[in-house]
Order: sequence, then structure tokens, then C-alpha cells
Amino acid sequence: MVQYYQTSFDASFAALSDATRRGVLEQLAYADASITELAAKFQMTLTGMKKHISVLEQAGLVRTEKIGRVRTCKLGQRKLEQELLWLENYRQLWDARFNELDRVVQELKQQELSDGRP
Amino acid sequence: MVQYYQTSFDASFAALSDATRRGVLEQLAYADASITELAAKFQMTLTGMKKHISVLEQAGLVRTEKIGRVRTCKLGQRKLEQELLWLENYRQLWDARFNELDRVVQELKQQELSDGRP
DNA sequence: ATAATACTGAACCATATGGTTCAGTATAGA
DNA sequence: TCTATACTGAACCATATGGTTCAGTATTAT
Repeated sequence: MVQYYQTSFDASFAALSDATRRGVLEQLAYADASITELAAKFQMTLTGMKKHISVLEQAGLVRTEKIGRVRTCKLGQRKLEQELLWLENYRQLWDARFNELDRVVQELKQQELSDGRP
Repeated sequence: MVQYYQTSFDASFAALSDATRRGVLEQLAYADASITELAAKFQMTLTGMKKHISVLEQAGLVRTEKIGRVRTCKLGQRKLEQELLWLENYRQLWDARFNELDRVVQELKQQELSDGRP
């Protein structure tokens, strides 16, 4: 894994580790929203929501634009493709690892069998 | 999203938000390892590595077994399938959202055109 | 001009995180 | 039996997190 990805992964997975933030992302996938709207929907103070938005923005998952006194939040440029690839790769390794174990277990069983009947 | 998944997602994404822990998972996908081995590989005290392993264990990503004085760490039962599904779904929503924006932009262009020539 | 709205920043709080050291305990090896 | 190894737990530390309140500032509406 390249060093470059490390910090980026840290930030995006950390951003995803909070239910409110995952909810915000889902919400923004449905429609853009202001801080006030999001704060209301997730029952939180404006300041609290602002912090979450900052985290998402830092991770490149959300982009915001302030027009007048309203800051509108939209989905950012990152669609978590690298993270998706990491997970897919992991699942593949996991499967390979467990298939290998299965194989070993099968071999042991074979041995038992051949030990059983000479 | 069902409430049940929330805490589980919190734990697994939080576990993945650290480069050392992702490294440990990759390592364990390759071969089981003791705490000492992992601590050496990631240049950290035993106690430090033990904490990471605890986090991974809590998240169900790693399973350990102590035989004699050696605790061996192996991949856990969770292969992050739900998390993978969440990311896939998100990417899909993201694409849909941006395609929609493209469509709106196209419509605006069309309008400009028809405004241009009566 | 006044009042309401929308956000922002600082300060605070409790708890978590990622690491350490130090002092054990339990097991394995000579 | 003595010693080295492998882990474990408590305590500590600095910093981050997820939230709050309170006191602003900037915009919009009346």
C-alpha cells in the first residue's frame, strides 16, 4: 500500500466511523442541504453539525458553498473508490485465507481416513 | 439503514481508520502472527500492539487464541461485507447524483441555445 | 432601522485514542 | 531451579472527538 493513500484512508474511514456523518452523506446523495436543515434532521446544534461537515469536508467527501448567510452542503469529489477497492481486496484475501484453511482441514481429514484403514 | 448496523459500522470503520490496523489485517490475511511478531513488524511496543489487536477483536475483524505464553492472532469472522455493500451503494448514489447534475446542466445549455435563436 | 435568521468561533466538558513505561504473571528452556 | 520470553494491566500523557453553550457577525425580511 502506497504511503500516499494512508492518510487519505485514515481520514475517510474515520469520517465514516460516525453514524451521523454516514447519514449526512446519504442525505446529500438525495439532495443538497444547508447546515440548519442537516442540524434539524439529525437533532443537533448548528455548531455540532458544522463540526461534522468540517470533518467530511476535510476528507473530501463534502463540498460547501456559502451564498448569503446560507452554507449549502453538497457531495464532494471523492466517491470512496479507493476505499471500496481496499475492502474488495480484503474480502478476496479473507476468502483465500479461509479456503486455504478449508484445504488444510480437508487434508487432515484425508489423513485420518487413510490412517483409519490401512 | 437499520439501527443494528450502526454500532457495528462505527466499530469497523473506526478500526479501519488506522494505518497500523489496516496493515495488521493485511498481514494476517497472509499468515497468522503473534503479538510479538506484529509489534516487531510495525515497530511498536507489545502493549501498543495489544491495544490495536483489542480494537480489531472488538470489531470482530480479528480472533486470537492463547496457547502457552503465545497469543496467536488470526483473521476474524467478519469479512466486511456489509461495509462493502454500504460503499458500493454510496458510490452508486454518488454517480446518480452527479449524472442528475449533468442532466440539469445539459438542460440549461439547451435553454440557452433556444434563448439564443428565437 | 429593527428584528429575525444562519452561521461561526471560542471555550468548555467528558470520554476516547494511540502511544508510552513500569511492574507484574505465566510459561518455556537450559 | 534459574532465566529468558511473551504477554498483561495499570498508570500516565498528549491530542482528538463529539457534543454543548454563549457571544458574536453577516444577511435578509419587515
